[in-house]
Amino acid sequence: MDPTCDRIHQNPPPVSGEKRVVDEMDFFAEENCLKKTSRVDAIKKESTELDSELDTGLNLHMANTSSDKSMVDDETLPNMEKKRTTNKLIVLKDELERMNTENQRLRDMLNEVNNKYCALQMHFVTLMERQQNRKPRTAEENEMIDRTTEEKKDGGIVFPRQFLNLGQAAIANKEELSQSSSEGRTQNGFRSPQNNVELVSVTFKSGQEAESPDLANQGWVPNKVPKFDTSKDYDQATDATMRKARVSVRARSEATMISDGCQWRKYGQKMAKGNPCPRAYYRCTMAVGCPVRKQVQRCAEDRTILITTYEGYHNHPLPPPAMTMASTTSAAASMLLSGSMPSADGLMNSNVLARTILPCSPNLATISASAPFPTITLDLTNTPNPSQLQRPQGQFHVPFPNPPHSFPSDGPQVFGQALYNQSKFSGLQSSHQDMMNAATAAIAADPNFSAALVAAITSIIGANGHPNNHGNNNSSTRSSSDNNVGKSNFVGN
DNA sequence: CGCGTTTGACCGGCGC
DNA sequence: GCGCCGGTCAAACGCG
Ligand SMILES: [Zn+2]
Repeated sequence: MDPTCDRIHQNPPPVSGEKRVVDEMDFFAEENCLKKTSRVDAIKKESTELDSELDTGLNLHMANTSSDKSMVDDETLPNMEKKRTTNKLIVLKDELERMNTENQRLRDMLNEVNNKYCALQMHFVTLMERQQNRKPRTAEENEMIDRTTEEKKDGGIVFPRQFLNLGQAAIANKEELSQSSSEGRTQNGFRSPQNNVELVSVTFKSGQEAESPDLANQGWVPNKVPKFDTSKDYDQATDATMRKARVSVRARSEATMISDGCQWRKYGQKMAKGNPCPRAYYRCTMAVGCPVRKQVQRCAEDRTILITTYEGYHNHPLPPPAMTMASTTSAAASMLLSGSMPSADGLMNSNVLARTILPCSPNLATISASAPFPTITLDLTNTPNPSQLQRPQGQFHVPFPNPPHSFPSDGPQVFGQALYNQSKFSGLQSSHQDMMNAATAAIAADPNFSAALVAAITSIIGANGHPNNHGNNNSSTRSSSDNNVGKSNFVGN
């Protein structure tokens, strides 16, 4: 839409669009050590510029070519010249096509890499968790842990289970994914051209909210049925701490909604008080009873920033990309959590560490202990977000090495779960802290991770990047949303 | 005609 | 108790 202030400031207008994207890529690319990746990256960049970047890249290129041509035409009209240019064009087209195929191939590769990465991360998280369990804890904590462990055995607990699913599914669905997302209608592709995720934040909602943490099995009961009734009530009550995790993703996107691989149905829209932009409410429709909901809202200051907040856990398997994201996110979350909830000490440590590492990784994870529920924020880019800057003191940052490729949309599932599980122990692990931090740092510092992810992002964004939004996006895509905004504003409040 | 979105109404929580 | 507010419901609407 309107030029984003940020962008403009940061980049020169003309090439801005493409430059911007490339810039981000470059950031990682520099760290990039993956043998093929580096090369791949270069190619990818090209292809991205050529085909994907909807308006920006593509148009720009086209514009250039055409302009060249026109110039020639104007000055010398000889047919030869014309032919030449035409040929050139054809050649370019061929090239473009080639790039596309190449891109496709690369995407496959990346998928693979991603899966591997995912697996690795799962492993990592598992290890961490194990480590954690080893720690001495209070009786209560022990109890919880025990329970958790048991549940794991049963497969009852979602956290571990999800990971398993992730792994399996990731592998199993890989092909499906790349080929056809058989999902019917409104499945969001995981392509969202201009979406660059910048940060993820998770919020725990305390209180007896509805979703049982176990979520997996429990369908979300719509209607006004008191959530309390349906819900968890039982035991879970013990850990009244958090029933619900919130993951919010800050993404730069001009689209009305980021695509995350899930199907969403809009069920409401309202004006938030401090924000001129409306907030849209969506519900996951991938599965019948899926309790996951999300809110999409644009940042007041910078409207190019889209804030998507996910709540609840999916009661169904996630599409590969989403899963990858989820695991990734969850890993980060677990890292955060491991050191988070705890005292300020932990916070401080993390903070320091984060700052130290910051230069290496543009991504940040933040936890804020603000009011009702603490918020964890994973900052994936170093973008100077006003909101971020404004952030109150009670937060700390941790570098988050994994830029989600499309969106952590489904993060809540794994992510949330992880948070939930770990949050139980909150307060104890100061020592883990170190370990966690170390691990985090290690990962963050490891260019391979970043590279792989960047590659993934690039491929996904680039390959599929076309303007139209899929599924739900449509709904919101319609300008109507804006209109509604106005109306609903008044009405709503 | 089915389905998803739109949008005003409704509801529960919260602060005054 | 009242009003604000975030969130959800559901009838109406529009699209394919
Ligand atoms: Zn779902």
